[in-house]
Amino acid sequence: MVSIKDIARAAQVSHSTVSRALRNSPLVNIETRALIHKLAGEAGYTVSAVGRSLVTKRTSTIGVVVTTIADPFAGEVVSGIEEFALSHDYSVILAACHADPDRELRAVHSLQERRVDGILVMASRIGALYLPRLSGMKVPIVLINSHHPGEFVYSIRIDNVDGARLATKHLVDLGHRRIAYIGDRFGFQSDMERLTGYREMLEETNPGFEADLGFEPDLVAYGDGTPEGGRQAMLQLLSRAARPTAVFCYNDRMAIGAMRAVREQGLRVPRDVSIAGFDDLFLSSYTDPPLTTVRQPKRDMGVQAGEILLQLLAGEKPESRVTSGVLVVRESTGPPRSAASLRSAIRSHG
Amino acid sequence: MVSIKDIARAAQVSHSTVSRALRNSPLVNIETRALIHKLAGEAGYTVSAVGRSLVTKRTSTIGVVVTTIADPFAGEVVSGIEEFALSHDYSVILAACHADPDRELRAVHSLQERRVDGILVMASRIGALYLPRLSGMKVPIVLINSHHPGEFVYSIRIDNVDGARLATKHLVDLGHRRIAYIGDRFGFQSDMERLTGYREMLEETNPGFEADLGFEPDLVAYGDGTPEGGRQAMLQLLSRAARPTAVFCYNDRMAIGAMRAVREQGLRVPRDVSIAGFDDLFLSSYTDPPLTTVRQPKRDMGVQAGEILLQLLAGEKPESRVTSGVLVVRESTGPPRSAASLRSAIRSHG
DNA sequence: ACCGGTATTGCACACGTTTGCAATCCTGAT
DNA sequence: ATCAGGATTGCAAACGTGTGCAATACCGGT
Repeated sequence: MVSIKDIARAAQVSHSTVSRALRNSPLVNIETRALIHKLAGEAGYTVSAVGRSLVTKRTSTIGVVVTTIADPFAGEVVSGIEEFALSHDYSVILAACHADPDRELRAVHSLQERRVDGILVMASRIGALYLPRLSGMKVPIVLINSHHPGEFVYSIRIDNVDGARLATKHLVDLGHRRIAYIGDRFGFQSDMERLTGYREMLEETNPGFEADLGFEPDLVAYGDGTPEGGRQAMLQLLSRAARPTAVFCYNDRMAIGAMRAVREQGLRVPRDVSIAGFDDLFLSSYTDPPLTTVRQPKRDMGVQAGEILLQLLAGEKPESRVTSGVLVVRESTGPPRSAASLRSAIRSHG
Repeated sequence: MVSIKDIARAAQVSHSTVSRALRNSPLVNIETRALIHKLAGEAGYTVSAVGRSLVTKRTSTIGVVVTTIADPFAGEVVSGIEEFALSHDYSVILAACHADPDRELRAVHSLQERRVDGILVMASRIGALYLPRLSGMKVPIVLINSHHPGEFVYSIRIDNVDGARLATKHLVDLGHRRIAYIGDRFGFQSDMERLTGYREMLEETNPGFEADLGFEPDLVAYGDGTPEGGRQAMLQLLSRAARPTAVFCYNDRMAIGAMRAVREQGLRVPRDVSIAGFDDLFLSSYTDPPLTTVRQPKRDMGVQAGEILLQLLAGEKPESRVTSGVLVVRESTGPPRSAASLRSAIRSHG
């Protein structure tokens, strides 16, 4: 592998001069600089980041911790991170922890050894095991929609309460009285917040707890975040005495499973049950019917996380940021049928 | 940042001994080794990969070039890569090229500077610009389902011809006579191969080119790989005089768009038109109806790509590998209606 | 001729680690 | 007592790069 010294020999100068020339330092004569660039080009020389890092004590590298990159949500956020990184001459080192304590430890340890300049964490669950290791590292850490905002100072997250209110209000405005929530049973902070927004909106709309509107524990079911989990939760809701006419789901994946459950019961979306999700995944606009959901600015959140990290690296004290979701109304939500027609529809199917 | 020398000072030994002790070399006394481990633990020492890389000339790092990590297919493959990497003490550096020549160049250049030990490329289109740069690098490169197998020796890919035959045969066996293909207009090698498999199967089934079965250029349409592209292509096919009763799509994303187009025309899947895809994305089993498709072993392909790379790094000469897709029959395909009933269905809608 | 100043270059060290080689110490056998 | 040999340790070089400082050369002004 050709190094700076080989170029120096070829150009009959010291390696210091080569180093300076390649970084376009004004300290070096314009002609020698040109010569060195020419020789370096011919020799196919590329500066070694490892040599450089050793002296500069910076690797221009950021670690991204993610539960799994196969999650389409994570993919889009990381895509934003990567875009930001590339445009600022940083590289992204991926570390998937798979919610597995052993892998978490190994992944973070590896980032530590590689001396990343900073870390972005998007794992919804930050394991108790590697949390101390993370905070023990001397590098800045920015959390993205994560669970432990208290432990770490800097984060970017979506306003879950507001987003949930948006979705719930939409369902209320359509005329629904019995609106259910399918949450994530792992009890992430984000789930708590979305539940809060859902609950707030219901209670505000109906301060006196009139019949058929207001928060009812019976109208909350839990899945595991996957379509199958959403399906199971929806089946539960449908089997209860007073079924909901609309459901707000913690995320799009469960909403998709919920739609399937509705179909399996011979009912139709949104005619019999309206369904709204959260996230707006790439494929959510291609479900049948297309899914009403709260869009998270995923790429942008990745970019903003990068910006916060950069400020941190520059020694500034950035504010944590909160972005807002926007309600995307598609065709999975609509006005409720009257109770009578719903009953007859069920009878004709059963 | 605490270095090996700090530990050496604390342990009253030379830094060489510390280095050896930490790597559990038998050359160092068992007690001093224990002492050093203890001190290192207390000091929160982690070896610096950059210092090490400088002398070992290996970074234990592999670069992954991908069009965009937001693509769910890429996400799953990268997930497999990451898993493999972690279990072999490698780290993954992500480089997204976004099919943009400028970014391609910058991304690959960055991998070069970082001295990755090897590169995995999964961009369906390898830009002419950075191709030479790639091959100019002295590191082993493994292609995943990529376009230029000729340029690079090592690759892992799916047997597209076979997979397409599987899907097409399934449709033929169901009784379809007019089977269309929606391809990718960018003309990737994989598209050519899937078209070939589709065509082969049709011609084998009907060597004499009888009416309504066999390859017909009229039954091929092209999209851009996205759902919207698939939708457009499907609309084209539906507007032709003799419509297909079944469609095999280049990928699941276009198949999803095609299903939407069918619905938009007031037709039903699979009653009026059967649709099959390719890839088996995570969400493909949750479309309505669930999509029949050819599953690619995505994670496994990532793992296998890693294995090939590792063999290369060990100086071996691995074989390129070809994996097989498996047909996953779901509910988007079924026997065709008779031509008569199809016509009446269309009349009643139009 | 001398001086101050600027432009250009090289020297030498530093960064953190690995490793070949030499040095030292100790043990047991002769 | 001597020696062979093993166990343990340190020395020193090397990896590729950046940079403070000194050195040199040159220029213009007096």
